Amino acid sequence: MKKMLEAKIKRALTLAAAERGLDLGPALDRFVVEEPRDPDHGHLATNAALVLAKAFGQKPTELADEILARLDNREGWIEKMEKAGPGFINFTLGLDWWAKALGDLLTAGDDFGRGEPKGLKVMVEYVSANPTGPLHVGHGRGAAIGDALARVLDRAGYEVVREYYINDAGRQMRLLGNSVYQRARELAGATEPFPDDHYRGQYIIDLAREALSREPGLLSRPEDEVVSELTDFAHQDILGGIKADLAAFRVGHEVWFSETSLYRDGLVDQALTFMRARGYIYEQDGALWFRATALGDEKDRVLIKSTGEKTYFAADIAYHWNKYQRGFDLVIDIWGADHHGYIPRMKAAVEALGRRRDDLAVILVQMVSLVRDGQPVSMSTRAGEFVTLKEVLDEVGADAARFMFLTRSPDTTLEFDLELAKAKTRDNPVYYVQYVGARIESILRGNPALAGDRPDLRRLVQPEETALIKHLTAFPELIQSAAQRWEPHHLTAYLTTLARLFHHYYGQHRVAVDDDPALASARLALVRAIRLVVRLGLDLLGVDSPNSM
RNA sequence: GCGCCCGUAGCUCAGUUGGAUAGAGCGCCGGACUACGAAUCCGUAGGUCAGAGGUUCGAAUCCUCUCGGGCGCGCCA
Repeated sequence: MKKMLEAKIKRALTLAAAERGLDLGPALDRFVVEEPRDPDHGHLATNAALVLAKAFGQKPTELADEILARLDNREGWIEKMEKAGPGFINFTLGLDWWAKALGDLLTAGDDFGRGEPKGLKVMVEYVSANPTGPLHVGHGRGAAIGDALARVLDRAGYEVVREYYINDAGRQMRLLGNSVYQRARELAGATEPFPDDHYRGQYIIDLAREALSREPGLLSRPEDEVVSELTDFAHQDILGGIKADLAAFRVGHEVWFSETSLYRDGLVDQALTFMRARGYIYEQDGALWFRATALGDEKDRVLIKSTGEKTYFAADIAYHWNKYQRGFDLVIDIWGADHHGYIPRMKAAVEALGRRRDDLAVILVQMVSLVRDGQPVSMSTRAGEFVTLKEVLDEVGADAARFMFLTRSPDTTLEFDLELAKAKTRDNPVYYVQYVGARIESILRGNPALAGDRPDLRRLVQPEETALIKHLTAFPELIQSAAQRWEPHHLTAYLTTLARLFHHYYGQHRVAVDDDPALASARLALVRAIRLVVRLGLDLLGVDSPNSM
């Protein structure tokens, strides 16, 4: 909606500039169209006069008249234009405009808000938790953000692949197997202390118990052999649990990428060879180093230890090398905030691989703290214990959890209130938004005869109706903006506002007015549009939009 | 010590590609169902945008410094 206005204003600006022999150039992109605070003064405003003033070195107020004179209004879409404030022009849009906007929305239907294909391939890699333990709430937040971002990007017109990187190689896997082995020995009566650096969670003991029950004589076989088997057993069991948790959370990955496969397929060596050819590799102290300082990192990084073992970082470089080889124009990684120190070296690596550093975007997700009725919930009662994602899902459900995780910017720590997430009141934004859908469905069920008409949308003259249409028609812009900024959380704010506008409208006006079928018909069309956008919006968040609650 | 994130109403937070008088919800108080779902709505009150400088026509937004909170700084993964 703003685009059309912008185009018209840019024409007027260009005209004014041309008569002065000026090229506005980039200045043309400076002006913004926005919503005035006070709706009485118009529906949209622009600072076009300010832009002109800057270009011409004149006072904004003197130029507002000039712009107004150059705007053509032959189609009658503007009801009123007036100068306001320091160089602003307010536009009040007429009924024709709103009726057409709403009509277009209803015509588009399920395709409303779908962006033109951009011809760009984007990978979103998220969760990627080590298969050494169950997912916890922090992973849940990353999962919700990554999944919603992927949905938004897809809707905005990007080609999206969602991927999970399984860290199934190296020391931690051996530690996992050893942890289970040690617990099995304890269960069999051994008394030596459990090593500090091993995984201590209850799930390790459960795994040990299960392994012993399957094969009581397990510990009589050679240790190496048993640890290796237990590693595999634990890994598969835990990974299966992670997949089950994500499925319950309605989070899906098209690709599960194994770190081990990088070694098996020789990708680590390939990537290192490539970097060596570009001069970013050297040897020192018996180790192989990446000259990361040449590309902005604070220190050089080891790729192959003096023991001959490759580092996690080396594998990660190979993984990203592989991502780009698969043709992705942009790779978005979603990490926990405690990994922020890893960004400079990863960006450096991307450059060393011959890509621009902006071809990798990293979204850091800050911590989640759980509270219940405002009181903190202990996250680590004992070493190795934490609140798992599954526990949260079992208590509050996937809808509430997803929505709550997406109410805040990833940049800020999130306080997740379990009681609030379960509350069936206005306090809980999930129910508040879902209730809109249920209420409208109820109205539609009660008035099937009027719902199918082709109504005269110009009958929607109430300010509450205009406000709703305005908000509804901003949906496509919101999707584009959320996709470009990689910030899906704006959807929750948008939907909450939409819900507030609807509930307010509902309190002020009867939709199915008894004595005016034409008006009732128009209003039913409006609430159908609201229903549609609520469903589309919640779908982008991965949240259900039930017809009754 | 160095780096990243955060600091906005009593509480939880929107708002950062610089734009008009900084917005919601909760909480407090008072109202509204013999009309479409009261899981809702309506009405008041609440602010030196942590602080101080700077950039400019204009700053919550950009820059510098200070204070406070969180998280990092391995030949770990």
